[in-house]
Amino acid sequence: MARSLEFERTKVLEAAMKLFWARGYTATSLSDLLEEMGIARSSFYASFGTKRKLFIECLELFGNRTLTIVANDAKKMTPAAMPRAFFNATVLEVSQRRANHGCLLVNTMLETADVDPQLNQLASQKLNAIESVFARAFKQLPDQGAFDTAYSPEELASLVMTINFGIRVQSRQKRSQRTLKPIIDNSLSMLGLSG
Amino acid sequence: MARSLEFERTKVLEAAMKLFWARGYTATSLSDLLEEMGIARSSFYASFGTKRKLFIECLELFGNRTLTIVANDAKKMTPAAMPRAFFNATVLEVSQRRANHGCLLVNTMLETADVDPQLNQLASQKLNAIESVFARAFKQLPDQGAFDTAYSPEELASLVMTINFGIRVQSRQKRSQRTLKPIIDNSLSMLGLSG
DNA sequence: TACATTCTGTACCAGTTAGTCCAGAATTAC
DNA sequence: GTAATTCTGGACTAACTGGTACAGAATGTA
Repeated sequence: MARSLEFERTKVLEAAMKLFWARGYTATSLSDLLEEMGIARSSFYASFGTKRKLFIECLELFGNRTLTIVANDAKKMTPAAMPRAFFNATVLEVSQRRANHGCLLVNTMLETADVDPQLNQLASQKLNAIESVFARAFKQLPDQGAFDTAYSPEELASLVMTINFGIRVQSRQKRSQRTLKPIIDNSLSMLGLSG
Repeated sequence: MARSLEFERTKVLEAAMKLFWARGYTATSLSDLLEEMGIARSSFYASFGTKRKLFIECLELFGNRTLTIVANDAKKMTPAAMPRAFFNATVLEVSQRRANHGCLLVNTMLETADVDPQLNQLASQKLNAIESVFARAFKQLPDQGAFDTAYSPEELASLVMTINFGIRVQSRQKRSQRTLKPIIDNSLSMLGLSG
């Protein structure tokens, strides 16, 4: 019949995600995207529709990916160990990618808050889903004794997310990993998770 | 001689600041600004130079204003009381302005991180100045006993800023004040400042 | 070979962007 | 009144925005 196999859609999508992650939605132009994705203008519109739809796909990809990581952590480790793994991921990202893009969901939430309610809500939902995984994990009583605090599982999850947001913001400042690490350690000890 | 008195520069500047605060730098167009500031295009360029220079002025205004507030707090209250006043300002803003724009400095830092190093650095510097005020206050020993933790003044200031960032991000989510308040209370108790 | 399909490249569109220019209205002082 | 100054408003530019259209090259199957 005919020619098969598109370009690898996921790879191209990932390239777009990285660019959005670094520069944000508005500041990323279509020309920038095409160059980074390595496809032609026509192919782009045939495969992804519009810039906005592409961005939504990127949000979904990023959100589902981190959600999966946290959910897997919940299976692998004790609830008390989860926040450390979560926070450390930030530092790992910074060192591995040699860049500090923070969290695409957080970045998007701030950028779109008073500009694009739909995108804002989408990012917000993904973050809430992650918070829920923490809350659910913290409900597993046997380990909750590890926290010497008096917070409910929901409150704890909320605190973990708040601190995570703070760390993500810190990571977008031009701060070295050496600056980031004590912040994480102290945050964990504040949560009663130092030992 | 001739006509005197420009439009009130500070008022016009403030209007611009509010718009940047809500929508960010890139997403705020010049036309939007002119409408909100209520001045003509020509007057704008005569008084402020470029959009970028205007934004820098707004950053300075916002930064110096909050720096003044924190510095005054340092004179008025005990070091242990400062974080609560700082965090509560967020909630007050949300209820007073009936809007949740977060913190212009934080918003700017995230937006410009991989796009405009100079603006990023400017916002970063202002935030560091605020952190320094906290660190200096926490060094005043007589009150430091109020914290039952073992952190140094600098570490404490860093933690306060991290939590502040987190709260600022939370405030840009469509969250009610009722959701925000327990987060602040629990954060303060984590810091050992509940009583 | 011939045919179907997927891609590329380019030209193009209308709308928006930040920024310039200038004539004239409005306001002041003398 | 006249002259000096500050503002307004609209016309304009060049560059860029996201998005469309289409001819033809590349790649497959039979």
